[in-house]
Amino acid sequence: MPELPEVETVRRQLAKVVCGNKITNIIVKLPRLVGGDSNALKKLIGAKFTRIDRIGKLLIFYTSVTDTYLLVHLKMTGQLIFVSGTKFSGGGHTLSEGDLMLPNKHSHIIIEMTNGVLYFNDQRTFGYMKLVNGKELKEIKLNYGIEPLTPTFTWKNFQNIFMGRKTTIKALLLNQKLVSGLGNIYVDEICFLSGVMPDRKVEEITLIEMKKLFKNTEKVMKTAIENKGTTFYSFTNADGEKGNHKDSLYVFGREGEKCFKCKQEIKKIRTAGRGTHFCSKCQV
DNA sequence: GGCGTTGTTGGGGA
DNA sequence: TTCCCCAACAACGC
Repeated sequence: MPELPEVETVRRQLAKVVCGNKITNIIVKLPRLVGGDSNALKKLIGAKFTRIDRIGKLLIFYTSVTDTYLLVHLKMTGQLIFVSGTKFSGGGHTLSEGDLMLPNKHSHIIIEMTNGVLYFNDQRTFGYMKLVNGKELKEIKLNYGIEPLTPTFTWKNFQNIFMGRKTTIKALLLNQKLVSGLGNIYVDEICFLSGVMPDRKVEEITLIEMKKLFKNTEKVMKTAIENKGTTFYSFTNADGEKGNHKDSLYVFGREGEKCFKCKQEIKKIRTAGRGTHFCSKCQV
């Protein structure tokens, strides 16, 4: 489940290897992932990526084609893996890390470049690649809320998103229109570190708890990026490697195990339609 | 073979 | 109008 730290990890790695190099061919094996038209990305052939941006969990590739941006969303099981050097010959690649073979049955889009090959793999095919113009990009950006680790993520802005809400803290933090980039794993972690039960109503959260949630959101994002993300199911970074943050998780995926802080058993419930992990002693 | 899994969308209800 | 909840999507593992 790529969330902000995972997508940021991919962004940083890809920016170093794809920017400035020419795209020589694009193979779309599953047209549904590019909006149904297998020729949808064709105008990028012969062009270059110039810069990679990110908003929340969405990657934005700037291109050398006028007013053209490539959006990539990994959704739940998407991977972007770049193999440098060897020219794609149809025979594919084997990465030493984890015996990863490329392409494989989940490689739905293959972008060949002068210096390597970019594979878009997606086991569950929820992800997409899509070209948009500047106007469309602007409209899309309007749908995203304040983003951790950017200047928009201020204590004042954070307090404002709580105003008049009737929902739970978990649903609020998952709402991309309010806070961009958080997903199921990190929301559970942020609530644990803040001592707040995820199913608490927003209007009952105290100012002190709110401040903890604010600080821990930044802390969790920063630490997870330093660890190059969490691999729970299928996430790999642009080198095909797993993230290192799984061992740093306090509650997510630890139901039945002991809380690292108090030894109480970690429980799992359903909140905001999502599997939700917590410690009933550390969180109120 | 049915269920659980999650990010996002949009339909319906309040 | 705006907010909130939840089904639906898709495919895989258990």
